[in-house]
Amino acid sequence: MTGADPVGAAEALPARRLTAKGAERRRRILDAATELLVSEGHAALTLRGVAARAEIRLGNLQYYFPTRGDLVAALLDRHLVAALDRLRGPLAARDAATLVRLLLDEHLDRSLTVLFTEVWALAGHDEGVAVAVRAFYRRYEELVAAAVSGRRPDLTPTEAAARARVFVSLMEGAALFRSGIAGDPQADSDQLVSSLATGLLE
Amino acid sequence: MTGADPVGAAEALPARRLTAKGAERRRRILDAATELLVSEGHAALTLRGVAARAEIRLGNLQYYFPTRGDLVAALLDRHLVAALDRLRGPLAARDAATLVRLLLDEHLDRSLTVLFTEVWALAGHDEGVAVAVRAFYRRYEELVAAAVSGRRPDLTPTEAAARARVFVSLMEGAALFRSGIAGDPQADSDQLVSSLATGLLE
DNA sequence: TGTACATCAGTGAACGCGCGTTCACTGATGTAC
DNA sequence: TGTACATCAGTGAACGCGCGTTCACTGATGTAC
Repeated sequence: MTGADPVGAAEALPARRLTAKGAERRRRILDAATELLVSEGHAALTLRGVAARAEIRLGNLQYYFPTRGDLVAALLDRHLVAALDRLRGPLAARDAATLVRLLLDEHLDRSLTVLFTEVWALAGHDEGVAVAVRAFYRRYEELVAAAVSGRRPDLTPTEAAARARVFVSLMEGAALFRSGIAGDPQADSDQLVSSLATGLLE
Repeated sequence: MTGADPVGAAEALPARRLTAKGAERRRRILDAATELLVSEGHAALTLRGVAARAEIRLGNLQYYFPTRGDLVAALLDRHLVAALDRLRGPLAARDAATLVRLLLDEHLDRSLTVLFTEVWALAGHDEGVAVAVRAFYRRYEELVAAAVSGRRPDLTPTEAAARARVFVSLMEGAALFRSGIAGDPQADSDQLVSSLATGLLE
C-alpha cells in the first residue's frame, strides 16, 4: 500500500462516478471487511472472505476494489476518518473531566481497539500506512492541543502540544488495558488515568 | 494457537531432548523468524521464508517446529520472557527518575515496539495468545507495583497496583509515539512523560 | 577400542488448497436525441 | 415516448503461485556393552 494518502484524502478507487446503489454496496463491502479484520485479523482478510460476508461474488467485489491493496487502503482511510469524527464530540465538552470520561467510554469498545492494533501493526511494515497513521495522530494531537490551549491560554503552543501528545499516549496505552487485550478494566486505575488525563488538560 | 501457555511455561516442542547443536539451531530459527516478523509482519512469516533466512531447508525447520503454530507459540514465548528480563534491570534502579529513563530508552528501539504491535494484534484474534499477553502484563504490573510499594510503603497494595497499571499504560502508549509508528520522539513530551511516570512511582 | 543400535538431524519431493488476479462476457441503468 | 448507445454492475471460469503439511528417506551423532 505504498503511497497511501493521508487521512481523509481521495479514496483508492480510480476516478469513476458511483451511483447511490454503488456507494451503498461499497459501504457494505467495507463493513464486511471491517468485521473480518476485527474478528480474524489482517491475514484472514481475503477477497473471497470479504465477498462471502458481503454476500456478493468475488468478481463483483473486484469491480469496486480491483486489488486487495485498494480494499485495505479504503478501509484504513475510512477508519482513520471515522476515528477523528468520533473525537470531535468528546473534545467539545466544556468540562475537562467530562471530556476525559467520554473519550475513555469509547475505548471500552473492544473492536475499535482491536482494529487499531491491526493498524499499528500494519504501519510497522508499510511506510504508506505509517504516513497515514502519523497524519491521523498529528490531527488528533492538534485537536487535543486546541482543547488544552482553550483552557490554559497561559501555556505556550509548545507546552500545549507536549501535553496533548502525552494525553494521547496515555489514552492509547489505556485502551490496551481496558479492551481485554493487555488487561481488563479496573476501577482504581481507570480513576487514576482520568485524573492524570484531566490534569493534562487544565 | 489456542491453548498457548502463559509466559515462560513449557515450550511448544513435544518432549524431546535437544543437543547443544540442536538448541543453537533452534535459536537461529527463532532469530530468523523475529527478523521476518519485524520487517514484514505476521502475514509474511512463512515457513519457507524463515527457513531461507535461517539458511536451512524447509524440512529441517519442520524438524524443530513441526507446524507454523509451534513456531509462532515459541516466538511469542521467547519474546515475552525476554521483555520481562529486560525490565528487571531498569526496575532495580534506586532513583525513580533513572528507572523511568532506562525504561524509556529501551522503547526507542523501533523493532521492539513493532514486535509488540504484532503481538497485540495477534492477541486480538487468538485467545491463546491473549492469555499469554495478559499474563505478561500482569507480571509487568506486579514488578512495577513492587517498585512503587518499595518507595511508598504508605500506599495500600490496591493503590500501588493502580499506579503500576497506569504507569505501564503510559509507557506502552508512549512507545507508539517514540518508535516512529504513531509519531517520532519529541523532547518536550518525552520530558512530560518522564515526570508523570516518575510521579506515579513516588 | 570396537561394534550395534537408537536417536538426532537433515533432505527432497509431492500433495491439496486457497490465494490474488485476469478476462471475456452478460445484464441493468442512465442519457442524448 | 421511443430508440440507440455508453456506462455501470455483476458473473463465472480459469491462471499460476506460494502456502502448510506429509512422508519416505539418508546421514550424523551419541550410547550401551
